[in-house]
Amino acid sequence: MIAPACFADASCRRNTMSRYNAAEAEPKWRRVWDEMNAFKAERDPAKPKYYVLEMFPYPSGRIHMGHVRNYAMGDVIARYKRAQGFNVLHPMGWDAFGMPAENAAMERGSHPATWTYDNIAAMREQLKMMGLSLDWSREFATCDPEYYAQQQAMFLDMYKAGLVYRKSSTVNWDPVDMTVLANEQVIDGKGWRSGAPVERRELTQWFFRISDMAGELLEAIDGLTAWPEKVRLMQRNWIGKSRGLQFAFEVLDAPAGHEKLEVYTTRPDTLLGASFAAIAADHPLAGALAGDNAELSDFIARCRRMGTSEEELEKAEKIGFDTGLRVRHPFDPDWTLPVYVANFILMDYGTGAIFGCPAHDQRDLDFARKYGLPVTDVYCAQGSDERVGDEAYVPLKSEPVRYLLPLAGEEIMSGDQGVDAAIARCEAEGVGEGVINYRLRDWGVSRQRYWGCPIPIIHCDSCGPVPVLREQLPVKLPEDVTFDKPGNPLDRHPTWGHVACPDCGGAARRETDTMDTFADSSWYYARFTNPHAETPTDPDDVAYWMNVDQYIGGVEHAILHLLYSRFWARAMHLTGHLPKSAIEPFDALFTQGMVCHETYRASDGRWLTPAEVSDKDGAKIETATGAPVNIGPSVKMSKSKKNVVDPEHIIAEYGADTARWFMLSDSPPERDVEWTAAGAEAAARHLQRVWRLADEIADQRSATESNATADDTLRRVTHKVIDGVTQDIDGFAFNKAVARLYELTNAIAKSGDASATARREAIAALAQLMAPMTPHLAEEIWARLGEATPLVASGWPKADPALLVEDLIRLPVQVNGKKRGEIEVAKDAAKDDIESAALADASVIRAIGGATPRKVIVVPGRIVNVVI
RNA sequence: GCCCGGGUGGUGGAAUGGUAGACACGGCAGACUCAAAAUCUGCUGCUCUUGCGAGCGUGCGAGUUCGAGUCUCGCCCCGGGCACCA
Repeated sequence: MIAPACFADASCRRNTMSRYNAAEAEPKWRRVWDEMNAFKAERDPAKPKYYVLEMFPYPSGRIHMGHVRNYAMGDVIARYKRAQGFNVLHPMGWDAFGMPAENAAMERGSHPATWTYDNIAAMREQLKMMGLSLDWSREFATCDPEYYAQQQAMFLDMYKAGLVYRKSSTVNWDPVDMTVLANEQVIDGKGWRSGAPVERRELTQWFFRISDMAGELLEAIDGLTAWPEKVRLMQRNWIGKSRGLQFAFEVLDAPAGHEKLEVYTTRPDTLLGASFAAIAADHPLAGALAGDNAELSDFIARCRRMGTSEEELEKAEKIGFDTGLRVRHPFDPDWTLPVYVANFILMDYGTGAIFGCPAHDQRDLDFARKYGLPVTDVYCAQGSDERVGDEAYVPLKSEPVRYLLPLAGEEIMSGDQGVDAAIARCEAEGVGEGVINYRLRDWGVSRQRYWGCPIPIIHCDSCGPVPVLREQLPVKLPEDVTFDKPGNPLDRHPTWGHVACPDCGGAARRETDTMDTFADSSWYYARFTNPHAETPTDPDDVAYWMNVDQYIGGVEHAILHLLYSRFWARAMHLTGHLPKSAIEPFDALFTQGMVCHETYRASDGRWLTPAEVSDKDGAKIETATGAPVNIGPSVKMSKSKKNVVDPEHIIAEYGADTARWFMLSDSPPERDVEWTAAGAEAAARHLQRVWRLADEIADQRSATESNATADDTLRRVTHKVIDGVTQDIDGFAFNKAVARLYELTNAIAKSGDASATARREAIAALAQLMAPMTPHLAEEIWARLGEATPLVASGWPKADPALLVEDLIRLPVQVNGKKRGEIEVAKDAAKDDIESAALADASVIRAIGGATPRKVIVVPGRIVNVVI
């Protein structure tokens, strides 16, 4: 038989080009890793450990591109550290309690547990398709009784340690559905289902004493040097330390028990500019006055018809109600101020009462103008006599100003100095005292919902709240519940709540509040170190594995989740569940950006998914109708705008490696990334190109015409890329690492005249360097090169320092800061030699145009600047 | 409203105060092909110029510096968080 001519003809080899089949190779390598138990983490004191953790997902039902990005990044770190010889812990679990399961139960009658565990099963399969180097043997869900049993045990330990207490606080109340609403369920002040205006209602709820740790949590931020600066700053601002004065106004003709009105101010230096006092609608004094004042109780009711979120309170129009009551100014017995109830005073902050100085606070000024109150300037800018008009004068506290009405201190001083002087005088005269205050409030953990961790307390009419006995934990959620009625199913369950008091044995009722899901996610990182221990943690395991060396997640968790975790770790230490060394559980933090996509709308305004849209003649059309499509801006992928791409489809079409590679390319990890179909295709094409090169080189026996220069060039690139990628991964610059890997690929493609040895070294290094990002393809290449041991068990390449240094370097030459030429000099050339070489360059001479250089700046290895 | 980020070619982005645009996408041209796809090679910030080259250019406006995308001040626009979404 005559072979087709094509086989003999080199140019025809392209027609028989080898293709990498991801659909075949990816499951194969995942089986190999599974059989090797490659990612199972075991304690081994002989090896350095590395704990890498990505924020665990909420089991919504399907993974989305944000998950792909988050877990691709974590997997790069995990595989990279493993290659470097670390004993890596890289676990996965589920943040499985929360409202969506109850919503699903209401909408389609599924039980929250069924819905949740079904979702987990589906998402686990999807995550497995990504080829992540996870230790699945440690998997758990926070809704597993085994997990929340330990959370209840810790709650009781913390209760005993005085870290938990009950107090009254406000919730959003839907008066029609008779249920508590989350902030996101309040839309324009109305309940999302009923449409009824929400009310603020007082409930007795459970709280963690996080505010007692405010100072400690603030100071410890200084030690979190491997956290993003912006997160540290956001946490500092959230804790909000302030120094101020707390003092009491004397109330004239006060209702009984309210002879003194305690106020807190951070600007006691403006006390002589006070024009009114204001109290929160929830202030006890307001309640006392409302008793015999229908108008005032109406006003208070109006204030309570606002949502509970700070945003809503701040944005609302500032209104007040003159109580008719007056308070005496502490520094002038003849001077009295009116007392208002105002909607912008928070009962939770300070004492729930303030004095207003309109000249130096815009909110107070607006309020004063509205109610015709006096505006008295306390200070003005140095060298200016301008008085406050419609804009309050609010300079930085560090800026020196001229005091017109100083309470104490110099005429010219900064606000900070003025505050210090004012506090000193007030303390000396017994008017009040300087106090440190924090914005941070105690953490309210009570939720009036079913799908959460039950709070293990029993309420007894004679004994009060009593902890559930240890041996009776966990307090399990009852399974026979219905969601056909609004409100908490635990409240109306016929039997679950009725128990005997552990103390007196009398009839008592279970607590029906469950815990905020932030509690569940505040300690899961510690549980991963031994997920089936019969205590919350095992001392040996936490000692070995904690802390998390690298934590990765969305910046949307920058404040609450991370702050609560820092608190809970401290609380676990105080109750004996974590060593002192683990009170800051996350040594390093990385916050990744979101995944965005263009938005598409049909002419009638319908949102269209990218899958419903196709290209025609350079424009986008709706595939089903052929009608043109309006392209909107690229925004975070969301169901409401339908701009979502299903990772499962991408993986089915191109393979997991392509999805991972694309996610890591181009965009810096901390910034948003835009998913484009073109980008995904390009990523797939590149991976094929790498495979073809590997396939070709694997068969290359010797160089066709090897030459030393070609080898040297290729080897220099190879080692420079090894060095660069290593640094880039260490610095979380995956996009830069990818760019370097493209450079190495390009260099290999152009290295046809290099020896087989040099090309093999290069392609092997490329496989090793790509392994953290595209693990399946890297294994396939590694095997194609004839390596017997899987790549997952081989190490990380090392750059040869000798190949990283260049003897000759090119230096740009500027004339008056503009680049005019370039010279080539020895790496260690003397400054004088560089200067004369620069001045001898033809284009530099032309640019100087005969003028005499006034100065020549030589920055060795960087630049030359000739100043004329 | 308050706190925190971000803004660089047609696009995603790169750049210890030192050559702005690495790398990629897209586009253009060429090779291979009957043709197309795939692949390979080259070019590609904008304006002027046949060319050599010149001017302009990192959201806007000032400033510091021999030199600013980078530092300082003042604006504009976009995004995240605001305590019961997770």
